[in-house]
Order: sequence, then C-alpha cells, then structure tokens
Amino acid sequence: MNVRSETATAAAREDAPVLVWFRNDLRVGDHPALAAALDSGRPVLPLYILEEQAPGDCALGAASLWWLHHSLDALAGRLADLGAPLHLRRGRAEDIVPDLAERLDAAAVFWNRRYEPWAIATDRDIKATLRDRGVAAESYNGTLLHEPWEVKTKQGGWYGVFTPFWKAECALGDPPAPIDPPRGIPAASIAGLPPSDDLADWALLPTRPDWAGGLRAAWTPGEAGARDRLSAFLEDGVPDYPETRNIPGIEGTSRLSPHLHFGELSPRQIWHWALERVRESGSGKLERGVWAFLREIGWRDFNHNLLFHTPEMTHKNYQSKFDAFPWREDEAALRAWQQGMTGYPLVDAGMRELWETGYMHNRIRMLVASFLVKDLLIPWQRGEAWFRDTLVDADLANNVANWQWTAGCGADAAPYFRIFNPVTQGEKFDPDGAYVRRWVPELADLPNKAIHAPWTADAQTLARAKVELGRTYPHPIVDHKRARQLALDAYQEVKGAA
DNA sequence: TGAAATGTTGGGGCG
DNA sequence: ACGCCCCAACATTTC
Repeated sequence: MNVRSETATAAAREDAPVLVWFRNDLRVGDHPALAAALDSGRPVLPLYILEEQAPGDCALGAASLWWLHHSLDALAGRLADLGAPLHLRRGRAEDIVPDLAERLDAAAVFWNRRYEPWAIATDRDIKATLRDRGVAAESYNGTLLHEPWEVKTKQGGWYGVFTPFWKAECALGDPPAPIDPPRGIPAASIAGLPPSDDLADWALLPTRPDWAGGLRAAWTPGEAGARDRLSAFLEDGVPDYPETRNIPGIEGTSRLSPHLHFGELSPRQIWHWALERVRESGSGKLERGVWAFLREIGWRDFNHNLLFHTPEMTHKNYQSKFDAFPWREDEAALRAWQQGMTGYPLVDAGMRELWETGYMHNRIRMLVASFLVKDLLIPWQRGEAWFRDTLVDADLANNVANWQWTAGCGADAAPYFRIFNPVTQGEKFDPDGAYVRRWVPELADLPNKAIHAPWTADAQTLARAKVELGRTYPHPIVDHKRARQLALDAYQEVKGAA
C-alpha cells in the first residue's frame, strides 16, 4: 500500500499526487484504489474517462449511458463534498492517463480492475507505459468477491461448473471486510491540466425524444441509492427471497444489478452486511434467504471467472459443437421479439418492461431468451446485443454467460432441450396475470384463464375484454408446440458433435 | 433455474 | 365379492 516503499522510481516530491482512475467502481466506500491513494498520504486527483473504443468493442448502450450520467453526477457530488472534485475526460485512456500523470508529475496511478477482454488489454498497456516512465501503477480488486485466478481447482485449473466453483470460493473464507468511506480527500492541484469536461457536454442523456421517464421512475443511480436499495432488501425482502424471487409480478428480487455493474456497491459490502444482518437477527429463515441471495452474487463471480479464462466467449459458443447449429436469420421475428409483439403475453410483458425501465425480472429474462433462441431459432448473439443495448445493468460477463447458459452452448449450461413454455410459465409464476396486465395493458381486462393464452379464449371473452387478435394484440408469431419440435430436431444436428 | 411423454398406482363405478 | 375399466394423480423417462 505504501507507494514510496514499493516504487523506487516514484516522484521524489513529497507532494506529488496520486491519480485515482474510476471506472465501474463509482463509489467512495470500499474503494481499494482510493483507499490506497489516501494511505500514501499524497494529494489525490479522482479521474473518470469516457472511453472511445474501437468499433465492435462492446460500446455502452443508451440505457447504460443514462445510468452512467446519473451515477457520475452522484459520484462527482460526493467527491466534491470530500474535497477532491472529479476530473472528467473523454477519449482514449491509453493517451489520457499517461498524459495526465506526466502533467501532474504524479507519483502513482491507482485503479480497481475490470475484466472485459478489451479493458484488460488497455489497462495492461497503460500500466506498462506508466512504469516505463517511472510512475507507479497499481490495480486492486474492487469488483469481485475473489479474483478469477484465486478460485482454483485442486489441480490448479479453473472451474467450468458453478457448484464446485462456489464451494471452492466459499472455502476461501470471507473476502476482506469493506473499507469505510473516507472522511476527506486531499485534493491535488490541477494547475497544469486542461480543464475537466462538463458532464452535460457528454450528452449521455436522451433528448428528442426523452424516453427516460420509465427509467427515472424505477431507479436512483448512485452510491446512496444503491445502499438504500440494499438496506431495504436486507430488511424486508431477503427472508422470502427464495420464493418471491420467482414471481415477476411482485418486487421479490434485490434489483441491485445496475448498482453492482457500475460499482456503486461492492460485492464485499453485500457479503459482509448481509451476514451481519443474519447475526443480528438470529433467524434461520433470514439466513436461508441471505445464502440464496449470496449464491447469486457467486454466479456473478463465476461468470467473470469464465470470461477471464475464455475471453472469446463474448462472441463464440463456449461449447464449439454448437457452431454447427442451424440458426435462422429472421429480421421480422427479431423485431417482433424486441418490440414485445410476439403474441405471447409473458414474453411481450418482459420485452416491454425492458424497453421502458431498462430492466427485466430474472425469470422472464430466462423465458424471453429461451423464446428467441429456441422458439425463433435466432442466434443468442442477437439477443445478447439487444440486452446489452437496453439493460441498465448490461454487464459483459453476466450477459454473455447467461445467454450462453440459456442457449445451451455455455459452461454448465441448461441442457438445450430445456425449452420454456410461455403459457405454463405464466400459469406457474404469474397466476393472477399481474405482470402481464402491468406491461401489456391491452390485455388487462382478460380473465386469468385467458391472460397467458388469449388465442384460446372464446369470442365473447375477447370481445368483453376489448381484445381483437391481429388488431389490438398480435396472433402468436409461432406455434410453441411446433416451434419446440423444430428446435429439438435442429438440436439433433449438433448433439453428437465433439 | 422445464416440459411433454410415458409409466404406475389406486380409488371408484359398474356389471 | 370380484374383476374389469376408467382416469386422476403422481412418478419416471425422455427430449
């Protein structure tokens, strides 16, 4: 942690500053890079770079940009209160970070690690450049419970199956306790720097039209909003989580995913605060809920572990036998899926929730993914790209791993023949149709019996609910029973392949 | 963290 | 009383 003892070449000046480069860790609590900078006793310049990436490099979607704006706004306010305003720059990090370090005559640059393949390459280059120039460069774990290289098999390899991964990760013991937020940050002088960008000039928010109303209603980006959400969930949601997490019509999940993606909250904070809650309550039911929840945080680590060890899985099937699968190109069907106009109410409800709020309930994510890949036979990459563009919690590792999981081609994946039935899922998990009625209002007056399969209702029932199939709501774009059989037939073509 | 097809069991109606 | 059939309910297998 002590810069001067670690780096003989660090700037001689006692007051040479440390640059803390914020990325997907937009918080001040439990921020190892910031804490290390404070430990050095040097002044600090907090930096965020809106990075320009090469085409195809997984650019942020519009919903994520909306979130980023508000999260940066919140972080900037917090840092200003602590005494060290956030410096904003736009461009190539490979240029900006070494340039700023030089202009500041910085002793060091600290950051928390990220795991997207392009980001690992960028960070490695920057670290090498800085060290060549005699500037200390250190990276920390602010994003995962444990690093992908820390959870190893007995043979020293890495896990491709979740359950042994999770057992091994738990056997490592508690991750380090979260670091308290600082009480103040000594600011570096920015006399020699070009001025910080103005967040508003980045134009991350939608204007004509302003489609973000649903997002504003659903979310409070930023560290404070994240903590409130976690507190509320640990207080009220967690005991019933194992049951209610499956019911999309009620708020049974934590809804922490976007906060976690942007690092407004660390998984280590979640781990320790959740277990603290277990200890103070002494309730076995609550403990059961907490572990069901922490297991999901474990899936997040597992997905990052997979991506770290197989970076090509962002675009290629993890199981290469699926390379021979006879996918279809069907732009009309893809569009119907994206717009929530497939004629299957539960699928359409999910796609419309996504479009309006930048979020979708997890069970419905599995359903709509199964529908795209298996009922429509459209490649999972098309669905992954849509989710990445529309989700506020879009996270490369989780998105890619979960799409491959559903498609059956992933690591420890659902078997391909596990095909969700949109009607049965509705009857099981949305029995009163609350979720469908909320997001597909044109079906709201249908009775429960018909809400998940309007095409089975008689003419009188449809008329009374003011539903006219093909006009107010589409006919199903495929017949599920037939589509299921076609998917199973297609699967036979790759089943035996190595 | 599936669904459908197929198999098994047991109660009740009935001759 | 008995055997037979039907079928719902549940279990197992298959995709």
